[in-house]
Amino acid sequence: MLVGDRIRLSDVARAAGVSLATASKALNGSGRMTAETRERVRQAAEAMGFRPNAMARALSSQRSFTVGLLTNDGYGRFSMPVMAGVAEALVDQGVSVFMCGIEDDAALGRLHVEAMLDKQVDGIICSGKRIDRRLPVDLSDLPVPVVYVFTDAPEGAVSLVSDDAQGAREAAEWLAGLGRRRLAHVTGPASFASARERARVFREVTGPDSTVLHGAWSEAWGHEAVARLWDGSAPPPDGLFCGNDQIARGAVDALRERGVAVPGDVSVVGFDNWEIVAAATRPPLTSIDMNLKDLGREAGRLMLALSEGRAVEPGVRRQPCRLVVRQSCGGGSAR
Amino acid sequence: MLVGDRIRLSDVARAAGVSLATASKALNGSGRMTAETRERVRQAAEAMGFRPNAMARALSSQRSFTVGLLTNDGYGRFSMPVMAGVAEALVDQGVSVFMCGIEDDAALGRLHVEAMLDKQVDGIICSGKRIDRRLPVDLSDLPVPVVYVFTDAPEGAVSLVSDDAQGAREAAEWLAGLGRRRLAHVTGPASFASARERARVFREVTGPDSTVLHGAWSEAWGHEAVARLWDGSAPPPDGLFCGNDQIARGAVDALRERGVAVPGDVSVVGFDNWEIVAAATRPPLTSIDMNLKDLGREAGRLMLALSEGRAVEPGVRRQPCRLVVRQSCGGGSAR
DNA sequence: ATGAAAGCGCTAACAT
DNA sequence: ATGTTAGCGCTTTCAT
Repeated sequence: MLVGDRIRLSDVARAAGVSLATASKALNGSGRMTAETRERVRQAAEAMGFRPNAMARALSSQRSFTVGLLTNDGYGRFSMPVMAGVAEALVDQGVSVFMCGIEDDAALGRLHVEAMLDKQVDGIICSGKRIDRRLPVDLSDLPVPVVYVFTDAPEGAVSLVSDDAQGAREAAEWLAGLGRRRLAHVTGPASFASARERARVFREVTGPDSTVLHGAWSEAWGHEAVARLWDGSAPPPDGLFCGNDQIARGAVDALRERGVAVPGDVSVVGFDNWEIVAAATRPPLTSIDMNLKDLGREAGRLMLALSEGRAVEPGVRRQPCRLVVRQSCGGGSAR
Repeated sequence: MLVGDRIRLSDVARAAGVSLATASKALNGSGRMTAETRERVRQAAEAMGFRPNAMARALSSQRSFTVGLLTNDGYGRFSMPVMAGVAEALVDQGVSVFMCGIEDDAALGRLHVEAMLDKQVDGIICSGKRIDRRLPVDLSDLPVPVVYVFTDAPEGAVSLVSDDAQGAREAAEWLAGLGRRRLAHVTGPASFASARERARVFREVTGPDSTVLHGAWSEAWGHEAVARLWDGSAPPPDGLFCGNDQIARGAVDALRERGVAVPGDVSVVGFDNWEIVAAATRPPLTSIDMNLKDLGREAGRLMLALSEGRAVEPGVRRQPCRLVVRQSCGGGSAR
C-alpha cells in the first residue's frame, strides 16, 4: 500500500492510447468498442494500479456505491451477523456499508439518516432486533430505496425476516422425532409476535392442548417455568422447546439442580443459537439458528437490485431457520 | 424527509444575494467577510434546508468526512461499543463511520482497506478483541492516519487500550476493602498479555504468594478452578477475582452447587461487565467494565485531530476501567 | 469584503 | 468504434 499521487483515469487513458471517455467506458463495461481496445485499457489500468476515485465517480454518476445500515441493536447480537452478510453480498460490486447504531434515540436516528443522505448512500438497510417493532425513524419518502431486516416494516416495503413458523416446526418435530411425547413450550412475552407465532406452530405440531408458558426472555424465567412444570400435579414434560437460548439455559440449569437428566429424562431445544450461551450450557444446547448472515446477504442482494433500478416485489420475505444439533436432546446427529 | 431536487449551494448564494464563493466560505467559517453577511447566508441555508453534497465537497476538498472502522470481532462484543463511541465523537463534525468486519481473513481485510481508500476515508480505526494480537492487515504506509483500539499496534502508532493494571487493582482492592483476606485470581491463558498483566497487579496488591490460576476464558474453567481451590488441602479463598465474566459465572455456579454462599462465604468479581452474563448470574456479578465506548470516543477524537493535521503524540494510551457493583461481593454500594 | 473562475476526477451525451 | 465536451456541486486561489 504505497503513498504517493494516485493514478487517474487520464493517466490510464494516455498509457493505453485512448481518450478519457473510452477508458471510462472500457473499465465500466459500458459503451461500445472492440474487445481488443477494452482489454488493452484494462491491462493498462491493472498494470498501473489504477483505483478510481470513488468521490468523483459518485459525483458524476449519482451513485456512491455505499449503503447505510441502521440498527437499534446496541450489542450487535443481531446486527453484526446481518452486517457481515450485507457486506459479503456487496463487496464484489465495490459497495461498502455505513453502519450506524442509533439505540432507540429518534434524534440520533434522524441525524444518522441525514448524514447518510448527505453522503448520497445508494440505499438504506434498516435492521432491528424484533420483527414487530419499528426503529424510531421515518424512512418513507426517502429519495433512496430502503430494505427492512428483522424489524417491522411499513405497508408495501421490501422486508426480510426469519421464518419463525418454520423454525418452531423444526424444533417441535425434532423433539417429536426423538420420541418425546409430552412437549412443553417455554417462551417470551406474548406481546412479541415471534413468541405468538412460534407458540401457534408448536401447538399445531403437538396438539391444541399442549403446554405453552409465556414469561420473560431470561434465564430466570427458564428456571421458574421448570419449577411450575415439575412441581405441578400433571406429569412433567419429556421435551422442552424454549423461546430463546437464555430461557433454555435457565431451564437446563434448573433441571440439573433438581436432578432431572438432560437429555436423559428431558430433551431441550433453544432458539437463536447464540453460541456464547448455547455452547456454555451443560449440556450444550441444540438450538434453532435464524441464519442472520443469510438474511443480511439477501438484504444486500435486494438492495443491489433496487439501487440498480431493477424491480423488486414488495412484501415480507421469510428466510428459513436451521436446527443446530448439540447435546441437549440426545438422539441423532444433524438432519 | 422530502424527495425532490436538493438545494444546492448556488441556490443559497442567490437567495442570500452573494456569490457562490462567499456562500461557501460563509458556511464553512472560512474566508473573511462581515459577520452580517455570514449570518445572512447561514439564515438562508437554514431556511432553505440546504444540505451540502458530501461527494462534491469531498472531491474538491480531499476530505470525505468519513472514517473506516476495521474489526475482527465477529460478535461485536467489543467493536459495537467502540463503534458507538467513535460515532458519537464524530457525528457532530459530520463525520460518519464505515464499519467492516473482516474476521481473521487477510484477503477480506485487504479488500476492505482498499475499498476504504477508494472511498477516500479520512482515516482508519483498527479495532480488535485482544491487545496483543494484530489484525491480518498491514496498515503502515497508508496515505491516511490510523488509530488502533484494543489491538496490538506497530511501533510509533497511535493506540488506545483499556488499563488492565488499573482494572485489576480496582478489583483486588475492592475485595480487600470488603475484608476479604484469602484472595485468588482465576483467569485466562497466560499467553494473553491482559491475563499476565492483571495477574501481576493482583499479586502486587495481594502479596507475591497469592493464588493465580490460568485456564481458558470459559465457564467450564471457572467450574474447574473452584473444584481445585475447594478440594485442595489449603483453606479455600474468601474472595475470587475472575479474568472475565464467563469464568466468574462458572465459578459462582460451581460454588452454589457445592453449597458455598456467594457473597456470604466468598465475594466474586468478574471482568468485562458483559451485561448478558453478569446480570444473569445468580447473584448478579460485580464486574470491571472496560469503558469501551469511552475508548471509542477517544479514538474518534484522536482521529479527528489527525485528519485535521493536528499533531498527536504517538504511543499507547491506557484508559481507565471502572468497577460496576452488583451483588456477588456483598458489601457497599458503588464507590 | 466579495466575486470570478479554475479545477477536483469522473461519467455521459453527443459528435464524428 | 472512438473522441470531444459539458457538466456533477463544491472549494479555493486570485483578482478587484
